[in-house]
Amino acid sequence: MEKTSGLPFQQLLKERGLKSTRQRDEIARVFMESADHLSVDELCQRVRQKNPRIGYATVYRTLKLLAQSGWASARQFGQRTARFEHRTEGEHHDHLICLICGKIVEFASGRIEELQSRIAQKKGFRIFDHKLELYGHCADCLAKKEMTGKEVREKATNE
Amino acid sequence: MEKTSGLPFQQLLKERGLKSTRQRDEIARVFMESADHLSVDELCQRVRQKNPRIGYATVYRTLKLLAQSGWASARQFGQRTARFEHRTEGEHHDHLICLICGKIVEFASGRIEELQSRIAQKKGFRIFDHKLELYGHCADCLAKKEMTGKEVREKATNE
DNA sequence: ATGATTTTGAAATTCATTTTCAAAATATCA
DNA sequence: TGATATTTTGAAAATGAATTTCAAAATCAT
Repeated sequence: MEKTSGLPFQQLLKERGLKSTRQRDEIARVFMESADHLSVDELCQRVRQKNPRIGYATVYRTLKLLAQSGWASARQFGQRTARFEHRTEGEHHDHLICLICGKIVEFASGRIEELQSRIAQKKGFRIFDHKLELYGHCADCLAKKEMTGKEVREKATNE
Repeated sequence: MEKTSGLPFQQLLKERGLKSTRQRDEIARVFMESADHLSVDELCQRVRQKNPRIGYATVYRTLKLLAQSGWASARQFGQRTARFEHRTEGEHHDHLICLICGKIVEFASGRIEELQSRIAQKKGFRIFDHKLELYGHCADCLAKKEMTGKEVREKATNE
């Protein structure tokens, strides 16, 4: 599963006068090949499978670079630790987050975005970005609740 | 400007077996009488105008209580520090945030919420809460940019 | 290769928030 | 009311995510 939007990471570095390094390339590659919504921890672990000596700081730094250059964007999802997702130019998606199992499902709605820009216009704002997050219980967890007949402990994600 | 939704704070404390104290009551009162979207710092400063010996920890603790009992809710707005807003039962509003001056404007859209629940249903989720944040530049800042003719430094809020 | 410049990793730092703990305040009950 | 058990407070310490520091290592242009 490969995403090819915009120019390659190495080229981007050159344009900014930054150096292409083993760790930068590796981190960027692993990030782009991973599923969406990784935490820094998760990304760091994956990267260390190839090169165990890569430090947290470098992962943070590279993620910041990726974010600045439009390849990644950081999200909070109600937790303290950030998660990073892939960004494809022009395209925007929002999220459904399950408060029980932590599952994150993406969706996109042109109609909602339309209403958003109408509201922004009415209030005199020019919008550059938005976040829409719906928090609740996913189908699987609802089914499990049904089976046990009792409430499952919420926010299992947060411990 | 007084908001009276739900039961009074003191009664709520009693129900939970918590004690009613000078500082708790004072913090809750000042919070409810303040404008929306205060940071903990701001609330603490206000509270200390009356009682300078109140500690940060107590403000945090009371704010958490208020949040748990439905009087307040915490928001992030893309910054590291949380802001707290009043919550009125059943009613939900969302936010426009100016990336230049930090202004926060509230809005509500039944039509967006309708579309949200339709999406949630399609994905099998049961939604309990949502966040919709529109980030951009407000009318005032757009006007200023126009006047100077050049881009104002962005994210002045974040330093 | 040389040398200027950038990047790295480990450890230290920051900063918001939470926790700890002894002293103070509050509620309960005799 | 007073004694006592319990909770709360505030200051300082702890936590935890993210950032910065800095000397050593890597990169790149020549």
